[in-house]
Amino acid sequence: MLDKTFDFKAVETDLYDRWEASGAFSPDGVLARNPEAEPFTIVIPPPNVTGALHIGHALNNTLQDVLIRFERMRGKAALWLPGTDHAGIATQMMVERQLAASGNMGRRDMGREAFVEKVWEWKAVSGASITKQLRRLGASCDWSRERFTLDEGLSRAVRKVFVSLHKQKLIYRDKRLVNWDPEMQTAISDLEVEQREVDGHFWRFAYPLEDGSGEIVIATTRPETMLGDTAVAVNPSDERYKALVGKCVRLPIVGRPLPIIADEYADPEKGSGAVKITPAHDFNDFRVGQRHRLPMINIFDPQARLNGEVPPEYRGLDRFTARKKVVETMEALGFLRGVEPTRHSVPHGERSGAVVEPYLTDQWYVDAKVLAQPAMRAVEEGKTVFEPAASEKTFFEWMRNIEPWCISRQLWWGHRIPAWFGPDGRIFVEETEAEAMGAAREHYGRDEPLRQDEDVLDTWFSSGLWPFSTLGWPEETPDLRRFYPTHTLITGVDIIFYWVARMMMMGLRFMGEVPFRRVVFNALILDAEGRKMSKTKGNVLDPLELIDDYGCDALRFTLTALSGQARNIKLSRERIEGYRNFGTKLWNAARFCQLNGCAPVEGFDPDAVETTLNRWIRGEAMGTIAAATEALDAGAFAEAANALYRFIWNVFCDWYVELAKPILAGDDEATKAETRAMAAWTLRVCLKLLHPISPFITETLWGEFGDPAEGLLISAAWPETRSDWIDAEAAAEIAWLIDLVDSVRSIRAETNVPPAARAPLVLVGAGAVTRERLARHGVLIERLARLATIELANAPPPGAVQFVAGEATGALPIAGIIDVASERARLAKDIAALTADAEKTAKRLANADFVARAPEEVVEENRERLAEAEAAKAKLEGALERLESVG
RNA sequence: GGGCGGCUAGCUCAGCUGGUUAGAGCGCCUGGUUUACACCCAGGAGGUCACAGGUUCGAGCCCUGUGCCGCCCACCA
Repeated sequence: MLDKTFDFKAVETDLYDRWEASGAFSPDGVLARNPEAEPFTIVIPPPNVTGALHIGHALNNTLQDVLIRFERMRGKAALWLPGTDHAGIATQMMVERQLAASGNMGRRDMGREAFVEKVWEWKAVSGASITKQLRRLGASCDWSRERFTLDEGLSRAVRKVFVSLHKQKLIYRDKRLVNWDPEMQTAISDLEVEQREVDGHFWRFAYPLEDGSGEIVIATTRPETMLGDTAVAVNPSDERYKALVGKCVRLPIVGRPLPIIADEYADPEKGSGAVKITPAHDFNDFRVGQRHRLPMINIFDPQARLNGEVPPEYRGLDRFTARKKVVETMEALGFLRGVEPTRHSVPHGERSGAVVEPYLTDQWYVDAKVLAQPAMRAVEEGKTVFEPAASEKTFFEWMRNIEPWCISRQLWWGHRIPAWFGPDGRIFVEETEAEAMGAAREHYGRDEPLRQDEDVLDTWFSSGLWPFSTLGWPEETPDLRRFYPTHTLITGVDIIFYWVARMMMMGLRFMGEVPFRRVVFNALILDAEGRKMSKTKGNVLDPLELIDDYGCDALRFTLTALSGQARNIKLSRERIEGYRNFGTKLWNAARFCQLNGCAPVEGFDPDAVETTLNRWIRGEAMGTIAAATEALDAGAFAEAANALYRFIWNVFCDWYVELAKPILAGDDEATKAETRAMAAWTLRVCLKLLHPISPFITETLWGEFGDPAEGLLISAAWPETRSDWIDAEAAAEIAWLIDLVDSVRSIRAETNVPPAARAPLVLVGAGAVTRERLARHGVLIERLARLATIELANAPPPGAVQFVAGEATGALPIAGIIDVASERARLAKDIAALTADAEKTAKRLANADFVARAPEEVVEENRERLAEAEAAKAKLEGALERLESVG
C-alpha cells in the first residue's frame, strides 16, 4: 500500500545507483543490442572543477537530462558526456587565496611545480563534489566517459590545435596592449573584463607650452598615467589649437617635452578639446601613438606599481598612491586647473575584481576573424540553429566585429603553451619538447638549450575543443565517428561568446563539421523579486537544499515548467511547492488505482476497450503523447511539462478517475475489469511521459505499475501514438458530459443550493443522441453533479432554474431551495453576455466586406455562432420570464 | 553611443503562421468530513492586451512612432 505522499528521501540515492548499475547511462548497451541505433549526443557544459552546484547548473543540467532521458527512451544511442573544466584563473585564485588564508607560503615562494601539485591535490579533494551534486540532481550522464580538460588526451588535443593553427599562421605572437590583471598578474581577454561603475574624479591639468607662450589644459580620470604621456593631441579642425600643432608642451613633474599633434581622435566637444596621449596605457592612445610613431613608455611593473621609467620619488609606488601624489604635486606646482567628482565605469577583472590596466606585453593571439567566417556561415545556413532564434543576432553581431583573441595567460594552472625559445629568442612551436629540440637542431645545426614558454592557455581555448576532444580527437576513435557532431548544446547565453562561438570556430576548423545541430540557451534564474541571486544579498536558493526540502522531482519539474521563459526565471519556494503538489497528485492517483484494483493486466490491449469513458481517455492519452513528444523534440521543455501537468491533473485525475469511481464501485464486472485495466494502462503512459522530467517518482511507481518485461522505466520504450485510438465520438460524448456537470455545478453554487442538497434535473427538448448519452451516463452525472434524478420532459417544471445544455434546456426545479434574486442576477448576466456576443457577431456578418473577403469557413463559423447565441439567449429569456412569473 | 528583448488578470507567465467569448498557475473570495489526495475538491471575482497612429473585412499578434523596464556590447579626456 502506498503512503499518502511520496517519500522521496527514501528512494532518490538508491534509485540513482540502480540506474547507474543497470548500465542505462551509457549508450553501449543500446548499441550492443542494436548497432544501427541512431546516436544522440549532448556534451555537458563542463562546470568548474572546484565549483559547487548552483541553481543555474540545476536548470541547465535538468534540461539536458530531460532531453537525454527522452531520447534514450526513444531507443537512440543516447550519450550525455560529462566532465569538468580546470577553470584556470578561478581555480588558481581559489587555491592561492586558500593558501594565504591558511598561512601557507605564497605560490611564488613555493615555485611552479609545488604550486601546481597543490592545485591537483585540491582538485582531487573538491573535484568530485560537483559531480556528486549532479548525481543528486538525477543527471544520467555516462560517467564512464567522464573527461577533464587537463586530461592527457584533451591536453594532446590542445597542443595539436595550437601547433596546427600556428603553422597556418592563425596563431601568432604580438606585442600590443592587453587587459592586464595586476592581482593575478596575467593578461585576460576582452570578455573577461567587466565595467563597473565607481566614484572617481575628473582632474584638469595645465601643461605649459615649452616656449612659455601659454598652456594647454587637459583632463583625466587617471592622473598617474601622465607620467607616461608622450604627446598631447588636438583635433586638426579645432581652430583654438591650430597654431599650436607642431609645438611642444613640457610635461610637468617629468619634464619631458611632448609634441602637440593633430589627430581626429581628439574630440573638440569633450573637455578642453586637447587630450593627453599615453600610448602604453590606454587603448585609444595606443592607436594614436601608432599613427604618429610616438614613443610608448610603460610606467608599470606587473603588479601595477610604478617602475624605473618615472621620476625616482614615484618608483615602487602603487598606482593609486601615485595618483594621489601626482595630484598633490600638480596642485603644489600650480598646474591643477580644477577637480570635480564623477561616477564613471572602470574596467575590472571579472574573477579577481582588480582594476584592469592596459599593459604593453608580448602575448599569443588567435586570428579569430578568419575562424569566425565558417562559423557565421554555418549559422546562416541553418547547420546549427539557435533557440531562442534571437540569440543568433547576438552571435552575428559579435562575430562580425570579432577582435584577435588573446590566449596566453601568465598563470601556472592550465595547458602550458607548446612553444620553446632558443637562445636567440627564436620560437619553436611543436607538440612536444623532443620535436621542438629537433626543429631547433635543424635550425641551428646543433643542439641548443631551449626554454619553454612560461605561459598557459586561456581556459576557453581547451573548452573550445570540448565537443571533439572529449570523444577522443585527434585519435579517430569509434566514439568520435559515431557521436560527432553532437545534437543539442544546452547552455547559458552568458557564455555564447566565450564558449559557443569558439566551439563553432574550432569544430568547423578541425572536424570540418559543426559541433552541434542546435543550441538551446536556457534562462537566467533570479529570485522572486527579479534580482540576481548573490551570496551578499542572501537571496540564493541552493538546489541541494531545495532537493532536500521538496524532492528532486519537484525541483526538476519546476525548472522545466518555467524554462520556457527565455530571458529569466523568477524562482521562489512557493513555485516549487506548487509543483511538488503536482507530484503528490500523481502519487495519489496511483494510490487510487492501487486501492481499486487497477493493476496492469497481462496482454491487455487498449484497442479492444468498448466503453465511452475508456475510449475517451485512450484518445486523450494519444493527444498527450503527441504533444509531449513534439515539444521535447523541439526543445520546448516547458510546453511538455505543461501538457503533462494538464493531462495528469485536469484530465486523468479530475475527470477520468472521478468518472471511473461509480464503475469501480458498481457491479458490472466486465466494464469494471476494462476500466481497471485501462486506468493502469493510462497511468503507465503518464509514468513514461513524465519520466524524463520527474524520474524518481515515476521510477518508483513503475515498480508497482510498470511492465516487468521492460525492466527499469529509465530504459523503457517511449509510448507511440496511434491515430485510430483517437475516438471523436467518445470525445464528443465526454465533452458533453463534462459540460453538463459543469453547468449544474456552476448553477448550484451561484444560486446557493446547499452542497448536501440533491436536486432533480429535468432535460427539456433532448434529442435522440442526448437521450442515448443520458441512458449511458445518467448515474455518473447524478453523482458528479449531486443530483437526485434525471428526467426528460416536454416543458420545464414551474419555478425551475434553467440553463443551456446543448440542444436541450436543463432545468433544476429547486425553486424552494434557491435564492431567487441570485438566480435572476445569474440569468441577467448570462443574457447580457450572450446579447453582446450576438450583437458583435451580427455586426460582423452585416459587413459586406467581411462576408466578401473573409474565408468561407470563418464566415460560416460566425453564422453558426450567431445562431447558437440567439437560441441560447431565447432560452434564458424564457427562463427569466417564467422565474419572474413565479417569483 | 550601438545592438537586442520585454510591457497581456493583484503576482509570474502562455497566447505558434492575424479569424469564435484573450488562457494557466499562484494569490484572493465563497462553499465543502464527495472512503486517492486539505500538498485536496467544487464554484467565483478579476483584463482599455503600455500608449498613439497606421495597414486589414478583421489586430494582443503586422507596420511606424512614443514611454517605461531589462540585457548585451562599446566608450567616457
